[in-house]
Amino acid sequence: MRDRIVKAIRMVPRGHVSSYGSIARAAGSPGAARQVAWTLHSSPFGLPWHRIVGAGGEIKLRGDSAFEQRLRLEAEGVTFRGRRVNMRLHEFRFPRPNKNSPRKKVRKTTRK
DNA sequence: AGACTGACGGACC
DNA sequence: AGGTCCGCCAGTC
Repeated sequence: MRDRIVKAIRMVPRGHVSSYGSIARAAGSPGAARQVAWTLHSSPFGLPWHRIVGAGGEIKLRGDSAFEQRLRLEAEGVTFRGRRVNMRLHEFRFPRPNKNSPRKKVRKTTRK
């Protein structure tokens, strides 16, 4: 599965970013956002790890790494809005394996 | 096997 | 904007 995640990540074009959740779905495992992060962290495969941010473009990294990621992204032309990325301009949408692309999740949990 | 943990996400408060 | 909770998945202890 790491393979699919990696593949998904590699399709994020330069200057764009994506979220863990999106990657997870693109990899075929919706809900495995954590796994994506984990995999990313354990695969220094020369992956564009800096292009992966949290939901809403938030950088969920810790201190130092977060800073580096931000620099890298800015170097690719990604702009920031405070501590998060301008998703409106840089979010990369993966082609849905299915039907149209209504919206991401179909709001479910009517509350836990 | 069970519990904890992590670069998460989304809903609530 | 910030904090809490529950749900997810895989790796470690």
